[in-house]
Amino acid sequence: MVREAANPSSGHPYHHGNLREALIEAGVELARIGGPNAVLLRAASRAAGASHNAAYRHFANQEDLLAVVGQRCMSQLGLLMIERMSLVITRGPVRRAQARLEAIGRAYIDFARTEPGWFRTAFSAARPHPADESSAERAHTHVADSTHITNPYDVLSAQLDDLVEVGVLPKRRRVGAEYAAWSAVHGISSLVLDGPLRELPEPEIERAISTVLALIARGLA
Amino acid sequence: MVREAANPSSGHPYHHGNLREALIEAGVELARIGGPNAVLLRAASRAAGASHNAAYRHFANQEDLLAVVGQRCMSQLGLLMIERMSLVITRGPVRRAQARLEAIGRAYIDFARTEPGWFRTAFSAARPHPADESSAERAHTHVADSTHITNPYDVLSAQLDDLVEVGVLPKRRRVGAEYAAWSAVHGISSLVLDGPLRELPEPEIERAISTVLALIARGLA
DNA sequence: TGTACATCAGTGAACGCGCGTTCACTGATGTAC
DNA sequence: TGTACATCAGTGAACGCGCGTTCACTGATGTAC
Repeated sequence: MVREAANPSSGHPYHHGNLREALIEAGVELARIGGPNAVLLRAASRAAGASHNAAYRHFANQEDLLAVVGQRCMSQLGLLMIERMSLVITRGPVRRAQARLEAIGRAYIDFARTEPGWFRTAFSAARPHPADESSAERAHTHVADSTHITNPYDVLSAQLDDLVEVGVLPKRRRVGAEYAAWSAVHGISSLVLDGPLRELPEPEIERAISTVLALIARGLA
Repeated sequence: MVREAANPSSGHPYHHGNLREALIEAGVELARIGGPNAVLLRAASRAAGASHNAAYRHFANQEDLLAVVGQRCMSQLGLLMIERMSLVITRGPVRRAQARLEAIGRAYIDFARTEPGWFRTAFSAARPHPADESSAERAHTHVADSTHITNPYDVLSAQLDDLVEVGVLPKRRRVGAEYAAWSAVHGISSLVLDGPLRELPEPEIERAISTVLALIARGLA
């Protein structure tokens, strides 16, 4: 899919090669710094080195770009959750499953705090899943599939299944457990970021986080 | 403080009388419909029937107005919590205290769902408490104190104290209990509004809400 | 009680900005023959 | 292997919009005398 420049002598070729992906990546960077309000067609085009209306070849409008960028941000969150979870090597299946759930929760909160722009953008898109077509498109080329979307929900869900399997979470409580766990973790993240907890000194914030994670653990067991 | 028009014959007098309050109220209405991004100086001035830069007599800039409007939105939330709580007349101090906590939680979630613009605005202000001075100012006039700010945190806090008093919530768990309860309720609200739960059918959303409230009750007891 | 004057809440015009979006156009690509 | 042509990804200029903010100004108010 990546086309080579036909005229490599000039600064850049007339055809970008993969402008859609470049626009998305520029949008992700804009989101990182300025949140959803910063994901603008003109700004993204500028950053991608294209004229501002070339973007209309790839996105219907600004909202469309934002939706895809938001999806990528969500995926970033999912990736961090997976990474942190897989770092947990606690011995014993029960304790490991518990530790992994906590690691997932902490990853979520850390993501919100270290990447507030991404976090806000992930939860800002008016419409959620316009299904990034280029993902399927790329699947049968040999390009690394950088557009695969990792869904945080799936990561949490799998871990809760694990908790049932090792006998920590009673089967009858499995239904809806995602909502409860996710809500608590999402809530503390938002409140620390944009709510009244923002002003608290760091140790107190840390204590609030621990309290919430303990509530989840106790509530599920 | 409310000045009478010196020239009541013309449509409106040169001096508005209470433009600051009118601008805030216009801002609150804009927030209700369009969220924080809709709270604009020009739009608020227009709605208040004043020229767009009269606003600069009362607010340093747009962010300043938004901060005050956000505070009012937060207060609306607090008021609904109080109202719903006081409607609970369950018999028996223990069961009543529990029912009231749940009523507060449901009020919070209902507020987010029925007034999403206000909810988002309440949690959007970059700076939180620029202390609406007019509140103190009005205290010694005989005007109804419409500018008093009801803090949701205080409402929740008082109810948790009540739970300790009746013996439901162990004293050692009282510290930080606000964070846990608030996070869970705020989280489910946000997720239903802007997150992946938005797409769920109503009965499933209702079940998710119940699950979260049950988690809180179980986690605190 | 009357008057000069400081104060300040308003006005209207203007500037500059950056955006989304549309238009007519052009350069490069790939394919049918 | 060469060539005409359809396709389509890009370009640059332009339009219209609404915003925040500043400027010089004016009308009303209240107070010192």
